[in-house]
Amino acid sequence: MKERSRTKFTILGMLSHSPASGYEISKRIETSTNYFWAESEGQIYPALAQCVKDGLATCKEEKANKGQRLRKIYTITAKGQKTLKDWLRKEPQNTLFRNELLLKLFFGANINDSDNLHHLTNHQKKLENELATYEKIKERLLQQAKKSSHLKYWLLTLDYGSKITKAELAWCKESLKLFNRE
Amino acid sequence: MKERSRTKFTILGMLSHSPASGYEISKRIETSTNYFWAESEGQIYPALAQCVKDGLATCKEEKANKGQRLRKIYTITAKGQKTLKDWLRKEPQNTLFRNELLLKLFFGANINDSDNLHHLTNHQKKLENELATYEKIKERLLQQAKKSSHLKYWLLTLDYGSKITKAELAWCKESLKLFNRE
DNA sequence: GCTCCCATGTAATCTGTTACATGATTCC
DNA sequence: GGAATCATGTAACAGATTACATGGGAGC
Repeated sequence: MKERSRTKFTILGMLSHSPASGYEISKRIETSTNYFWAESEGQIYPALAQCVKDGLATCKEEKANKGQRLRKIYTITAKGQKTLKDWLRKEPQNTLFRNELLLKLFFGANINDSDNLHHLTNHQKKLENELATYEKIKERLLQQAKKSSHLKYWLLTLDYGSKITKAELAWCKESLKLFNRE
Repeated sequence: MKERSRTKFTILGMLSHSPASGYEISKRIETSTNYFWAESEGQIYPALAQCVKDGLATCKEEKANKGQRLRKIYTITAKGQKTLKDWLRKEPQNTLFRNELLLKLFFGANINDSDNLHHLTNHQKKLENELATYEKIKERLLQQAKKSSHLKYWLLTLDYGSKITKAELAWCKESLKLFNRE
């Protein structure tokens, strides 16, 4: 029943890279796992507090630089490391995949194909932008994290993103042909 | 704020194919849109009642065959058709995609690669089963729904499933190589 | 002074799952 | 008689988003 939320583990994972504030964790998620795992700030802050309560992380108020305001910097504890590892070893659960575009196309016979076509063209544009983003992130990673022990794993998930996006693009183009032919 | 749920539209969509009972809608979803759009019975029955209240569908108690128990058969109304069409024409929203496997791999440096490898091998098996299921559904569709005006749209979404699954499989195999090499 | 970004948090609300309750019919 | 499936629903709870509240510092 309880404890189905994986916010805690996402946080611990981010802290396993290096200590960070809630705000920074939120930004890291936005610029890394966001395309396959998103978390909102409304979840992160309470979960962080819970991690400290459970002894999975410690909190220290610090100033990043002189003259800057206080930030709460969280560090993962040994217990947190163990909790994270145990979870990582467990079989991943299938998770929600909900695609509204597909749902609309599934019922597409109810509207004009020009409308369906329109959805597809828009989607194609989005996909092209996504693909470009993945390329940029890859470049950034190869420069900034060249020696990180995490690089290999980051590239793996990034590669998933670009491979799947390319396949989606191929599907998109083929589907567009289908509608234009008629 | 409100009305972010798309259960209502999923139901209307299913009713646009043909009248059905709540139970049947649930089964249809399981055997068609489930891989990109799932709904649970706990949502379907209340949403159906709401549809009747809003005049989007009518309800009639019927016996499917002589001697069978009563079922509530729902039929979409003109207002329901319009509601559905309006929604179908609106720009699809990006929806939740959450992949726990990727999340675990992203933090994979924390555990042994044999564990990561294990996750990938399991995933590969699942994908192969999925692909086989898509093929079966496709065959079934081509036989049973040969003349349906919806066939084209069903095949479209099905094709998405198999194309994406194939791309995932390719990614899986490449990733496995990455881990085995070391 | 104003705006933007950094930073932390809470509350309201919505959405969705799970478990439970109930009972009929069909097939073995 | 018992199990499986058909069939309809409710209640409790878990999960997540959104909006709001608050305030400091940086740059214009």
